[in-house]
Amino acid sequence: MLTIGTLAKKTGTKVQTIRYYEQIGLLPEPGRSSGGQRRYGDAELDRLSFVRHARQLGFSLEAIRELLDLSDHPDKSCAEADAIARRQLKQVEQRIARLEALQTELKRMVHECSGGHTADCRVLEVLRDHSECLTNHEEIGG
Amino acid sequence: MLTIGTLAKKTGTKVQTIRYYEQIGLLPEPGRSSGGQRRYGDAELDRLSFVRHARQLGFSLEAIRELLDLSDHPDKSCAEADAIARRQLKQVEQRIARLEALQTELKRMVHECSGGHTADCRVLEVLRDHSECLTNHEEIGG
DNA sequence: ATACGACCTCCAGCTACTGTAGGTTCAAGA
DNA sequence: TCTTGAACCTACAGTAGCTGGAGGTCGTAT
Repeated sequence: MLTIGTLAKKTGTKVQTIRYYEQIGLLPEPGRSSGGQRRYGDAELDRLSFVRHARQLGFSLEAIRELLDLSDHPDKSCAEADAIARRQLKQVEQRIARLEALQTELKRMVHECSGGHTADCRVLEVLRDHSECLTNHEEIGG
Repeated sequence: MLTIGTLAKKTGTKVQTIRYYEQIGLLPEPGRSSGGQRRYGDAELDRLSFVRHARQLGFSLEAIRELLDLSDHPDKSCAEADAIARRQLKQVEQRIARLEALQTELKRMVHECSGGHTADCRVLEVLRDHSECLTNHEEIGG
């Protein structure tokens, strides 16, 4: 039986995060000690490891919820899990493309900056005038 | 004099977002009509365009605050603006690197999935067992 | 005069946690 | 057995950067 702190260490998760996952129903309510402290077994360790690993791969908690559900039903078709992973891959590819456009623009800004006063700083100039940009970077975020 | 709705359209910003920027002090409090509605001039249009453009390039609101301040003081050294842009570039490059690692892993997962039952789904299997991964993807997010 | 869209303020909610306050439990050492 | 101190508990607030809704007012065209 593991305490929450031990589980946290084993999975590289913060204690609060584990309680948060329980709260939103991603992890089941564990057993308790006589004094009311959470006690975990191996099943919970595996489940939390799964969650953490999926998070590291960028899956949203909602996606992870679906993946866990699939994982709990070995007879279901694999297609759904596959679709979720493909969706995630697509998102990652889109983000890479977007970030690469930003990278290009930022590099250009930085390289053109000659180091004088802000009055004629290229960085600020480009920010002031979008038409100086080569790429379309409409969507926000990144 | 522009209404907030017109300003929103011209800059591709939502009305609420403009009010939010005002609230956090990124945009100055504008003049008002006799009835209390916000009225904007060209200075505000320029400032909001600057903010939006910087957001599109992924700068945080805090970074934008600094950039605006620099932009407001033409005699200051350009070096600071340059440093902020370089910092941003570095962040973007790190994110790209991280996403590319995720991309590799996700591709592998998806390509190995043969389409049977979840019991032997490669996607789920890899998520269950981190040791199957080629890359280190410790940090969360993406 | 009235209708209707655009505006106003205030507040709640989103993702995925993280941190804090104030109190309790557990396990080891004296 | 008692004490100490770390680890635990609940509950709630805060983070970034918005977004949406409720309930009410303003502006302008007809």
